[in-house]
Amino acid sequence: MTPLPRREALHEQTYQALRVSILSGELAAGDRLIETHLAKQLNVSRTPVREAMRQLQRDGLVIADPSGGMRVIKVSSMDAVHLYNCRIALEKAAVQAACTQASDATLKALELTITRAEQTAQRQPSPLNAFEMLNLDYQFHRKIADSSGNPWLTDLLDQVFDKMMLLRVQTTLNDPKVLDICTEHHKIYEAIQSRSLIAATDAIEAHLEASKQRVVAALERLQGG
Amino acid sequence: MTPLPRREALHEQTYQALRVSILSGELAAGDRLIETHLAKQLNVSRTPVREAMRQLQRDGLVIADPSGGMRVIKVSSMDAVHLYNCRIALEKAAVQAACTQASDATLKALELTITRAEQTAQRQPSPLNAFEMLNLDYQFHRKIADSSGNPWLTDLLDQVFDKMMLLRVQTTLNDPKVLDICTEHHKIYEAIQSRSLIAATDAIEAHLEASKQRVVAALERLQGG
DNA sequence: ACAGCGTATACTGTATACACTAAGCGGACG
DNA sequence: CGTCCGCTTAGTGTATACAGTATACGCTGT
Repeated sequence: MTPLPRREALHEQTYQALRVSILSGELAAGDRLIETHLAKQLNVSRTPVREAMRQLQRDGLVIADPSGGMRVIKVSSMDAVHLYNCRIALEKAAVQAACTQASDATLKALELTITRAEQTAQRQPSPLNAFEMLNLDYQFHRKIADSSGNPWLTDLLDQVFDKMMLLRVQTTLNDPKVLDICTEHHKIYEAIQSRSLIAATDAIEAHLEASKQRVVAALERLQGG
Repeated sequence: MTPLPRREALHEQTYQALRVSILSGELAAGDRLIETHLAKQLNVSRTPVREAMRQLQRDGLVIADPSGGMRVIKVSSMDAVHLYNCRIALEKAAVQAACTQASDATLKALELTITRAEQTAQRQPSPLNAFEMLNLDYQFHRKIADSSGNPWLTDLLDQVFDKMMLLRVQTTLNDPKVLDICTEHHKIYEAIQSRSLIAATDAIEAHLEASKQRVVAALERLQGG
């Protein structure tokens, strides 16, 4: 008998709910989070809300303003650069590990996300498809991290991804060159498949640098406009 | 008038107290953390304790065991390898940034920690001096991270450092080759000072790889004995 | 009309009470 | 003598009450 999956604790559900609200942009950057209101909205008491907030705070998705209130963080284009630099450092390590560790199953899975992305790219541009692309992109990178077999690495990268998601929310419908991304992903995939550390490192660095440029450009355009 | 530093919130004090207890080994790996007891010991109610625990949990210093209790994490020698790999990835990025960003003041400060470490190394070996060396080592690496001017990078590294500290606690009195460390630090320092990206990257990688070997060896010796 | 104070209000911070669950213990029955 | 059941206990999860604090608003005096 598999032990019943006792319904998750309220504070955990609350944490998840707030997290997706923030990452999806429903709670926008700079918004104040008021325990009392959130508790009422989610129909729980303040206690689990507070616990969730502390976690979000540690995640860096939320910060305490001087007078004790909590607000969703804002990420500037300068932050974007810094975040990308962290991501580059970590993902280089990830692909290198992936080159030696990746199983055939992993490679298959990586290939699949690329194929699916290519298919999506063919389709009519739409918000839904844009979101799907974003998601496939994320999965591709996430799978590489996973295949490193280094849980701490995955964990650190996830934190960076969360903040990147916030960036994406700000530059919504940033409409990147989706085909470029597919090509770049393909290069990375092939390098991993052929177990070539150097090629893989170069490919991921090129991909992320290009991505950084795209995002920073989009952000500055936004700030200017 | 400087605004009064309103005494910190209890949940924050609690968090700090628990954190240092864990990092210092007073609360050992695998120990159960019982809210009621901690609350009594610290003379606060369970509420701030719970908030502190959630933060520690997100920090990865504490995990929920299947039956709802919280325990201090354990780090194995395999974890040590993974953690070092993360650290290497991040610190490479840090020194590279430091090479272009480090101010004269920073360089002076770096030099100072090395000098002080050398002095400490001369002194009679003792637990106190060993601790001092550990601390100086930490400060050296921390200052490099700081000088990158990338707050996210510093933040990620801090998380890794926390877990490394846990490792150190397990291998107490690991008595590393203190002079080796000083030499290695000096190489790193000089590379940064001469703004040589490649030399700096190589130096930090060599240093951390050597450190990884030392720690892993110490851990395996412990497990064997 | 406006500066400055006092008060009402809207939160956060902390303690505590209550409900629920799991794990240990003892006793009764096989 | 062993085993299984039920109780007791210890601890977590959640709600709520109460205290402290900052902010906004109106009031009063000039």
